[in-house]
Amino acid sequence: MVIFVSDKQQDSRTRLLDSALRVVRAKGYSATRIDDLCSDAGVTKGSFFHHFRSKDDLMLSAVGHWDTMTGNLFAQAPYHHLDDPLERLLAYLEFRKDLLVGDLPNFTCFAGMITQEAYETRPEIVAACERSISGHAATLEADIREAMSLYGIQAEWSAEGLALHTQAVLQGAFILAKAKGGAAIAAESIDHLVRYLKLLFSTHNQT
Amino acid sequence: MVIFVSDKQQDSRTRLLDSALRVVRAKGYSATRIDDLCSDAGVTKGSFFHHFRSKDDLMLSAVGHWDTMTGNLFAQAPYHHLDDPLERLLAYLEFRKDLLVGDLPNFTCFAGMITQEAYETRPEIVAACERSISGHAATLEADIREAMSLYGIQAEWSAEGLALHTQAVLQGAFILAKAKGGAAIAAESIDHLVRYLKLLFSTHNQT
DNA sequence: TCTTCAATACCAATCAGTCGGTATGGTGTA
DNA sequence: TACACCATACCGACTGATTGGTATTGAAGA
Repeated sequence: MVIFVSDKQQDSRTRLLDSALRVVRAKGYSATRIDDLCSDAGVTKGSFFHHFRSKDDLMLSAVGHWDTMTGNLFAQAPYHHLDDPLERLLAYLEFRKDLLVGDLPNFTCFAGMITQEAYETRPEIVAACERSISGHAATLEADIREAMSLYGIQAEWSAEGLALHTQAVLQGAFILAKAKGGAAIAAESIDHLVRYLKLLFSTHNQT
Repeated sequence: MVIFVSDKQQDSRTRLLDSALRVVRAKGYSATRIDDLCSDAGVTKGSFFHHFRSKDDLMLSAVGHWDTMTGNLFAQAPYHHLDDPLERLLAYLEFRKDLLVGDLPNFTCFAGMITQEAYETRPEIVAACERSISGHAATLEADIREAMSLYGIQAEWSAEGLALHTQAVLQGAFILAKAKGGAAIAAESIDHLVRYLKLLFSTHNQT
């Protein structure tokens, strides 16, 4: 929230999109009411339907909003400066761990949550979530590929697959965190992922 | 579904619980209507409210139902016969891969889905899901502990933490599968997890 | 005056839950 | 055997609240 939400007093449209990220991550897609979004955004229903045709229309835009917000966040993150591509990847995961602060809905993934709920009923929205998740994974893929050639890894797994695996671990970590009611278990899962990557790229273990 | 659903012509109560597992995994918790469950179970609303006080009451029972169904499934699974505890663990994951068949809602985790959606609003139900997930993880913990001592692993990670990590990977794999619209990516994530465990327990890599 | 944005009252559909009543089968008793 | 009595299971029309969406009006800037 504190991270992903734009400045106060944005225009109504942006405030509604910000509210969608907040409220949906707390209550889920179906349970989120249009009135919830309006009151969270401090906006009336008339304004809502001026800017969006329907709830689903807003949600589709909200996925795009999520994508640009997170895109900016990771683009500005510190881990890109490192020289070694493996170090960049590991620093990315440290950065993900640093984001595990505040209440749980603060750091869980909007796209992942919606994918779960909307899978059967809103294919368009799920497709947008897929593009967001895969697009983010793609930003790791380059580093992974570079690390593979730098460390001379000839593997039966692909850079793309490993990048997606990191996202799977993160998504799963969020669920476990919700189940356990705390971020600690999520951090532990990320630690396991870091350990895996280190083992994978240690020169003794080329598979 | 084909796996987790009891025989036809059970009593109405059991049919409603089976329907809950099916319908919720397809449509999500909030989007599941009582009428959906009734028509899926071939039962009337009157019958529903004869057996359950409310929707939430049924859902709480459904988590217990899920727990016993999956408990039986894994108790009867073939991987327990192996002598080596690490082999048992790896065979468990192969078994999980074998379960990735049919439509996506067939093999996703009821408890994990509900945890996502109900986290803020139904603490009791989430607590039941947590017990189910952690209880399942606990069945792996013994094997992990045994493998640690057999392979002489002195680690900074715990058997419990690693067991929970396997569940996190599975949960995340399900989300990615829904995003990508197929089970393949989930299998790939499980492969990465298997590779991690092998590296972790290979005697060259004691951390 | 025309367009953009927003406020409020309102509508129709949906949905969780209620309620009065029925069907069936078991048990005790004469 | 026959009858009264009761409990469990079930039925489905109905209700009141919720909710997505609409219609109407107003206000401010260009």
